[in-house]
Amino acid sequence: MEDGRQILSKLKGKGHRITKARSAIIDLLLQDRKPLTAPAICALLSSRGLALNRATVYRELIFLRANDIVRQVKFAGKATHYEINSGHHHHLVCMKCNSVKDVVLGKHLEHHERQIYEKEKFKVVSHSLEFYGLCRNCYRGSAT
Amino acid sequence: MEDGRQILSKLKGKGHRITKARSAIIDLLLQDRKPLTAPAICALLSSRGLALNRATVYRELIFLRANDIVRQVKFAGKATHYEINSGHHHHLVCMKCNSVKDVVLGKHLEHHERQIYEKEKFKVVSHSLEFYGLCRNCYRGSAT
DNA sequence: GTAATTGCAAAGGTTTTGCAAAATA
DNA sequence: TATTTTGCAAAACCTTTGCAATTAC
Repeated sequence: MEDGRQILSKLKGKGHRITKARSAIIDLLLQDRKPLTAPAICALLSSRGLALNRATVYRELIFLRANDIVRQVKFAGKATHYEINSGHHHHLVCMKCNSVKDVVLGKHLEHHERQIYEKEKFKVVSHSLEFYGLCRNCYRGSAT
Repeated sequence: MEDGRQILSKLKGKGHRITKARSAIIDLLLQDRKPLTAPAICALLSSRGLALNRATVYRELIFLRANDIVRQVKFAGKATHYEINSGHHHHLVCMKCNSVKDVVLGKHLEHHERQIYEKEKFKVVSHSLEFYGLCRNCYRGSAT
């Protein structure tokens, strides 16, 4: 699930409509490839000439989440972030400049998830892992 | 940093005052040992006869965070949770009953953190890891 | 034409802020 | 007494909801 057209045809296949708002939000999330908040999505689209109502954006995000196109990420800030739901990964969040970079780790956590079930009888469905620290630029800046 | 008195004397040592609100919030977080939201803290304290203003609770949580007594946890819900900042651990969040249980994993993540610095030059300071799934009770309930 | 989607306005919930009053040391 | 802390009220945000108008199919 990488290309915008693929996503749209998947939705169409399920009987959903292709609207301007829908494809614009998907395109934006595919383009930037970084988690965005709903207010940020409104602002970005607006600056590109497509002024969507907040309610529309929120409803669309709920819709895309229900269809497994998008997933939520909770960072330190107050608003919830959303990103395209492709390839399992984690995040490197810079505490200084707030940039977010994806990182892919091995399968080590699956081992923990088995362990958790054996020890606690808690059945893990998913997990979220965020690393907070200083990105390449900010770390170099503060060290020098 | 386990006992309420220890925390209070640490604060006192740094020149901070011991107030009713401050010690009540610390006691509550130490007692329940599970992450609470600010509104929940207000409600719980209020039901125990200590009605604090919301603003006071929020300001106190900022203060306790600045002093490393408390840390934020972001879960799926809308409000931010807070917990006593003791012993590094992670969370098992039940998607059905919303219960939260602490879990302590090994040092495996430190290995990843080193790797992240070597590969990305991103200097990790902390991380947050939450597992979502079904707790012992809810899993048994749905399986039967 | 029918049903899904949108905009608007209003409301709900969380969190922050200014300022005067109260409490701590 | 000198600061810090608190309460109150108001506001700032983020997010959701109802309803009528619009749009996609």
